[in-house]
Amino acid sequence: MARATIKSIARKTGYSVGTVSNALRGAPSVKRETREEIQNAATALGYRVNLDGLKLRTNKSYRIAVLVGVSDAAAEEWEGVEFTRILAGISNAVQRSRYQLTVFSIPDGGTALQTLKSIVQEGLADGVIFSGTRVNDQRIAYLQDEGFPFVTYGMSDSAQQHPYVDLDSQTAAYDATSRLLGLGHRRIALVNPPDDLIYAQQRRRGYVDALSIYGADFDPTLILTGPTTAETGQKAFGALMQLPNRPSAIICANEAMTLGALSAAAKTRVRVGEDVVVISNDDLKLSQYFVPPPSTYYLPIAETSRLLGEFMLKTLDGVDPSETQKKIRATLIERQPDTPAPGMAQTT
Amino acid sequence: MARATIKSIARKTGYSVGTVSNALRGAPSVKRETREEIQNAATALGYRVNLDGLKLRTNKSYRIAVLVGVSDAAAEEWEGVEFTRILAGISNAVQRSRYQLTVFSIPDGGTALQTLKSIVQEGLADGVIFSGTRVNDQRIAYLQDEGFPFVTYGMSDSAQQHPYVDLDSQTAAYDATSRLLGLGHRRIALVNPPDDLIYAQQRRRGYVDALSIYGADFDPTLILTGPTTAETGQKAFGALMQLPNRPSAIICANEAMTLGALSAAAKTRVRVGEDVVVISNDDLKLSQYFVPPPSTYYLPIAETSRLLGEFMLKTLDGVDPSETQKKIRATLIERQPDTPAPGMAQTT
DNA sequence: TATCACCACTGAAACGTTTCAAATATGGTG
DNA sequence: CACCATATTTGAAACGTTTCAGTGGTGATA
Repeated sequence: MARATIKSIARKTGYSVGTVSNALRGAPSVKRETREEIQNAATALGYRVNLDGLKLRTNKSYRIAVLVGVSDAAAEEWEGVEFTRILAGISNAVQRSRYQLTVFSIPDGGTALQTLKSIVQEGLADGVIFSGTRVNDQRIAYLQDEGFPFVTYGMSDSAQQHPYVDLDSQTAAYDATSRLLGLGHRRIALVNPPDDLIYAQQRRRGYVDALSIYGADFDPTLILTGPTTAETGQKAFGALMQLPNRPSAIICANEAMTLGALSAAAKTRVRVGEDVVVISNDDLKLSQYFVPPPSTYYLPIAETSRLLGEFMLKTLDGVDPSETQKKIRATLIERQPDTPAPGMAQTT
Repeated sequence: MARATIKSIARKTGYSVGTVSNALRGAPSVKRETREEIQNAATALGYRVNLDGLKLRTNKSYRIAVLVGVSDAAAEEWEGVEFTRILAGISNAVQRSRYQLTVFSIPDGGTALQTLKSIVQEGLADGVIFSGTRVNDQRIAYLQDEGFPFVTYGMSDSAQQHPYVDLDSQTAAYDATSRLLGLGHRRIALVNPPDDLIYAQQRRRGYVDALSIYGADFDPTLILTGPTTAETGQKAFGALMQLPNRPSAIICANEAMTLGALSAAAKTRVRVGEDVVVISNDDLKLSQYFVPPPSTYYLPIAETSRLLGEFMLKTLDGVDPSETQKKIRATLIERQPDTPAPGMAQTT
């Protein structure tokens, strides 16, 4: 059974293709009764618009591109668990629209910029969603130049407004740091993503702000950076324990880093929760299974990713960027008392 | 600058659109010099075929669908880390072809079958890739009925051949079990995915085979099943430790389950590696950071996922299913001695 | 030189949609 | 009843591609 087309509906109802097309899209120029008659016929025949014809005619692709990078070099991009959930969230948000989600992987060694250029120039998609916003981000600059719709996961330092969804990393880092300071810690380490990522900057700022409010010393050697992977967490923990003046607490940026830190701890004589406290941001409900389970700040990833999809649709509808920006606040999940060992708090 | 089309190339070179089209596809009916002339002109103008026109004409979608399920109900589907890497692998394999990768998420509560039906009926894709093959899988039956191209991650029990890539789970389970038996364990637990998944069956078979070869008793209470999540691992560990006659070793199906089991252990007095040994299959290089790091069987996910994409392309080219089937062998990564505690091995 | 086979190319139709100028129907007014 | 304004519908073109029947040209054969 061939699929119903505008033409077959026209034949069936006796109207012309033009009228059918207009009726189907609810144009007011078509008389109400006619419109209803045609629409009934359409549903009876199980009509679904043929995207290819539509695209060809309108020069739109009805496709939303999602960038995914998984090469080692792009390890600071969305990873594993996070990416899957984000993708699912976007997909759910987009489900009812005409748009489809197409995944573009950034080839090993290639830069996202090349991929973006081909998407824009070849009309592979009508809009693009990506993550890992950087300081002075070329990708954002390019898309803004081209006037190509996009939504980022992570805000940017761009002068020009654009749609984004972001975890409020600055506040999250501020909260995490002040909590530890409030519990009595004075030497707190920050295991951070690479500095060129916007959210690394935000975390750093939140951390420094909290320290200064509590009048605690800022020691740059307590900030370590690297890709947001377990390996980074592992190495960072090792490095911190080599310090002549060890920190009593470590704040990791995400669960992977935390896992690495805990792993490193287990291989030494350092007892987590006693000699040193490890806490994490960006909880995705996985770190509750870590040994020992760290206190974390929960990232509501379902909401976040749904918004990503919704903002994309709104942007494609021409909605103003001021209505498609959202910072999401992380909430504390306490799994440990996280108080410092007696005698450690005073150490400066 | 408008994009180059067949028409603009025709105008430029003086040939007709038909000839240009044929030349571009390298048809032998076009004289070699003409063909080269046209192809040169095309590259000079930066011509890229317009997929929409192509699709409309050929009634192909040049799209490959990848199913992703992330609802709680579909937790046994590809999850987190694994899915992202698979997706990237497929994407890399498909990169050079005309095909694009489109992700379809299975709506919460909905069945994959509905999604598949709409893909097939509405021509949303030319082929589909999915995972989590089940006993008597409706999805496979449907696609075979329709003659719609597909590749599964995981083999099936279908009478009719079809393309797949699979980890050889039976051998992996067999290997894991015999290794433990060889080390002296006699009561070995299997934490397994839900029974309706094909690979759960395979694992069970490999496990039972190993037991019988070593003449060890098979005790059905030592097989626990559930979604391949940390939660399942956690609960399973708890349940096993309640048993009057505890196992001395536990084989988990994947890293998530292993994480859960280790987490449960840490909350009790049971010492992993001494009182009980925990090992895992389907290592993705994450479990090396677990506490303590378990011995595992490594799953070469990059190769696996690349094959998924390649097999899809071959299938679309009409290659016979016998050439697009592959079982991948897992290799042991030893991180622990995994010998049973003295006195435990004899227990029956 | 007429015939034939073959080669290289042309031209038009078709895929399903939207859009828009033109045609026709409807209803009201004088 | 003739006319006009408005409401509704029509018909054809256009988007970029492939496909296929057909055209014209070349060289070999009879």
